[in-house]
Amino acid sequence: MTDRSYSISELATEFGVTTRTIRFYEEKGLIHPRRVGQKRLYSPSDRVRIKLILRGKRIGMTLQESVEVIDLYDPAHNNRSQLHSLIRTVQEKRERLLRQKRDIEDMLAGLDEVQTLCEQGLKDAD
Amino acid sequence: MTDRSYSISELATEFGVTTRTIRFYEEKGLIHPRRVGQKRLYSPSDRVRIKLILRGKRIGMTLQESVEVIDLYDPAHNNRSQLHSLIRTVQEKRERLLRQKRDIEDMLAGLDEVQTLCEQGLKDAD
DNA sequence: AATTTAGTTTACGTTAACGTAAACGTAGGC
DNA sequence: GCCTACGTTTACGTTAACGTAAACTAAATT
Repeated sequence: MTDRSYSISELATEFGVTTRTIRFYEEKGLIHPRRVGQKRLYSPSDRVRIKLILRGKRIGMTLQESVEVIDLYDPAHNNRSQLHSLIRTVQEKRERLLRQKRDIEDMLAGLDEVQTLCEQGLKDAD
Repeated sequence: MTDRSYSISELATEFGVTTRTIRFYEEKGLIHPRRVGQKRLYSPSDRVRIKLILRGKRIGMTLQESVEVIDLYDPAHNNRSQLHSLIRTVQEKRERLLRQKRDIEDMLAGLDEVQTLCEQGLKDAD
């Protein structure tokens, strides 16, 4: 079963998006499924790509930013001349992610506080 | 100096946004600075509110979601009848944040991998 | 007095990321 | 032979979050 393929609606329901969304991603050049006749057929790697795009979205990346990160894995960049610029790019992405992580942790701490106050409030009312 | 106030451009440059952005937030009812004559004057708490809105934005929240979180701190909600629903809300926010945190950590791990490969590539070329 | 500097309102424009609808093709089941 | 499910293209619509420009005011500076 290594290398099955997926229909558009199969992926749509799996990821909780509409088929329109997936076609839109193709329209924007983010994915390139093959065709069988008229129909789109998605490979496992197409599927992962969509999954990663949606992961990016969840933390507020634009679609372009998402593929930018995904394509860092692309071996095409691995020519010596651009290795340094690639490293710099990685560093920039990392910094943004670290800041987001701090933001999230700060918010979580805030929520903890609120919850504690809530529970205290409930106890007081007993 | 406890309780100074801020002009719009002061806050704009501090937070790296335009004055338009700050006025827009007011237009949307997210902040309510006082007026001195025609001019807006921002209190320290107005300032914090903007800061928190922008923090929310950085992790992909909409403006509405940001204020929703911010207003969880508002003591107005602290009437016993709604404490349980408040706790549930807090729990939902927390779950989303935790997922985002996982997403970020996964991406960071990916970047680490890329970087290692890069450095390996540079070493090989020596 | 004239200009510069910061502020204001009003209003139309823009981009991303899809939603929604129309109009059509095709393969399988009754 | 027709319906149903799933797919397709084309195209206009929508929402959020501002950008941008015009036209004006008010204080401060030269």
